[in-house]
Amino acid sequence: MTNKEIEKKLESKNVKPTAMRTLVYKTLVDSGKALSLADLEIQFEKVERSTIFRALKSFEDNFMVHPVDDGSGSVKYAVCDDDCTCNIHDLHVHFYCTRCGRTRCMKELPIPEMKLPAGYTYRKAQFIISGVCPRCD
Amino acid sequence: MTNKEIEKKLESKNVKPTAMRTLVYKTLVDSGKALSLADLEIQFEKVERSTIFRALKSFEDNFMVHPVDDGSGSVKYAVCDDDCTCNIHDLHVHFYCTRCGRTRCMKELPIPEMKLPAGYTYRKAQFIISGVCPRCD
DNA sequence: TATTTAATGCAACACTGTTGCAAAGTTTAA
DNA sequence: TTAAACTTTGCAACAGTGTTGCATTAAATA
Repeated sequence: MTNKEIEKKLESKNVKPTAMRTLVYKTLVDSGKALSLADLEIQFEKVERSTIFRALKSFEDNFMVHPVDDGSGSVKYAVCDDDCTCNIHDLHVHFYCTRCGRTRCMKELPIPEMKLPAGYTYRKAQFIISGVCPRCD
Repeated sequence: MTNKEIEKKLESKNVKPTAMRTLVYKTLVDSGKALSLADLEIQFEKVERSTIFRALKSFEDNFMVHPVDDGSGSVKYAVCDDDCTCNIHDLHVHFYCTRCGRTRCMKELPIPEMKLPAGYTYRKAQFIISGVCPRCD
């Protein structure tokens, strides 16, 4: 994805495309997997944790990324599809590889809707499957 | 559950029933919900974090409790059923109430088995549904 | 260009999870 | 029953994560 495309994407989501935001978002897209704040920090050594943190938050607030808590100890962020509104119907299973620590969106596996007992309201869901991924097996 | 029963339970799982362990396990059982290390610390002000931590670990290692990462920032522990081996077939959905922060085992909702793409190995899974529980609605 | 607004970097902080080590307690074996 | 061996507990410290207030810099607007 080119920088121009990234910038357009950010603008279309009402996020001003600053240099840092463009860079962070591009990194997420190009990596093809979910990245944590720490992962990103390592890639941009000169950039402040808080700056990356706030970039991620602005993406999250504007439905550009979704947080994935895969149990690794730090939340990872995965880019949303274009039409994602991060609600129940957009949710998919995430796979966490316990060998390499990579987290992948399993877009082909939507989270099944569950019939909750009376009185419970469904707002969001996380479905993480852990195991070993093909490249580690 | 009486102390005697707790002690027997611990022994049957090869965990020596010290005073602390009995207390911690009893608290988990009596609460009827999943508790975090911090939750337990509050209840036993005089007891060291690390002691409770290690008690929980020994329960976990011996399949007496299962950890639930509900996204609240701290892992909670829920007591297992007698016959639980904490493998895929014992897993159930957990419900996290975003109002009161309570986490409940939904034993009536087993985690559906998902057909993973070729090459992926299924080891364990977490399925957390967040929303509002009946007492908060 | 001057002024207002937004983004960044810095520093600090609370909290969670975790460990090494010493003290206290318990078990075992002589 | 006493000493030796082992286990559990408390204490202190630490790293990592997430988060915020504030000053500085950069960008947008009038």
